[in-house]
Amino acid sequence: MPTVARKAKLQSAAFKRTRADHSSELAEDYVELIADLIDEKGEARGNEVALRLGVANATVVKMLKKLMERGLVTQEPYRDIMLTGEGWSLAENGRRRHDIVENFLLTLGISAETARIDSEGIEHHVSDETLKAMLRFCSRKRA
Amino acid sequence: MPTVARKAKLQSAAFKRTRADHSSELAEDYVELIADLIDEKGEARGNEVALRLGVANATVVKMLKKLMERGLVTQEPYRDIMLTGEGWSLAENGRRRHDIVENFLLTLGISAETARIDSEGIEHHVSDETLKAMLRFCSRKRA
DNA sequence: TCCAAAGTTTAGCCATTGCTAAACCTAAAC
DNA sequence: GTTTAGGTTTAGCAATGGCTAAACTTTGGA
Repeated sequence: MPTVARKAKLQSAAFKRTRADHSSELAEDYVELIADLIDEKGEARGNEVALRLGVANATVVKMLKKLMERGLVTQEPYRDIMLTGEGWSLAENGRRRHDIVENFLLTLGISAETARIDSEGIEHHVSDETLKAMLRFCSRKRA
Repeated sequence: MPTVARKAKLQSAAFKRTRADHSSELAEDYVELIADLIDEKGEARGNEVALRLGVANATVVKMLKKLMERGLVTQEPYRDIMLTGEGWSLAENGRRRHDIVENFLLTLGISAETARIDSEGIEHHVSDETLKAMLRFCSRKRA
C-alpha cells in the first residue's frame, strides 16, 4: 500500500474507533450508574438515574428500552430497574476502568474534582494496553 | 444542600460536560485535519478529509456547511477548503492537546499504534489541569 | 377510603451525524 | 475541442439521543 493511503487508513481507523466508542459508552454509563444506585440505595429508580445523568426523565425511559432490547436491564412498568447478568458484567467492567483511570489521575497529582470529571470523559477511550500501563504506574508510585 | 442531592449534582455535571465535549470535538477534528492537509499537501480537499475521517463525501460536505456557519472554514463550491483565523486557532489548540496526550502516552510506555488511537479518543476530554500534569510528567521523565 | 404529590410513561418534536444514489462540475487526456 | 474520469454537491433517508407537555400509576397522608 502506498504510504499516503496507509496513513489515511490508519487515521480513519482511529476516528472510527472513537465513533464506535461513543455509541457504546452511553450504555455503559447507564448500567454503571444503575449498579451504583442498587448498591447504595437498594434499588434504582428512573428518577434518580435522570437526576444523576443530568437528563430528562423521558430520556431515561427511552434509553432503558434500548438497554432492555440489548439484554442489559429488565424492568416492569412503574417498578425499579434491575440489571441482567450481562448488565452486571458490563457495569463491573465499567467501574473497574473508571476506578483505574480516576486513581491514575489522582496519582498523577490531579485534584479530586478534576480527576472525577476527566475520568468520566476519558474512561471509555482507554485501551487495555493503556489501562495496564496506568495500573503499573500507580503500583510503582505507591511502592 | 443535602449530601445526596449534592452528589447527584456533581455527577450530572461530569456527564453534562462529557456530552458537551462530544458536540464540539467533531468540529475540532475537522479543522485539525484540514490544517494538517494544508501543511502537508498545500491544500485540503473534501475527498481527502472524508478518506482520513473514514466517512462519506456527503457527510463532509454537510459538516463543512456547519463549520462555515460557525466561522471556522471558508470554501467556494468545488474548490479547496480554507481555514479562517478562528479555524487556525482551534486547529492549533487541538494539535497542541493532541501532541501532549500522545507524547504522554508514549512516555508512559504505550506502543506507538495504541498511543495514536487512544490519544484520538482522549484528547477532547482532558482538562487544562490534567494537560499540565501530563506535560510536567513528560519533562520530568525526560530529564 | 380517597386524594394529592411524586414518579413514570407516552407522544411528538428537534438537532446531529451518518448513509446512498443521482446530478453536477472540473480538469486532464486524447 | 471533446470526452471522460474523478471529485463535489444535492436530495432524501435513518438512527441516536436530547427535550416538553400531557396522561397515567403508585403511594402515603388526611
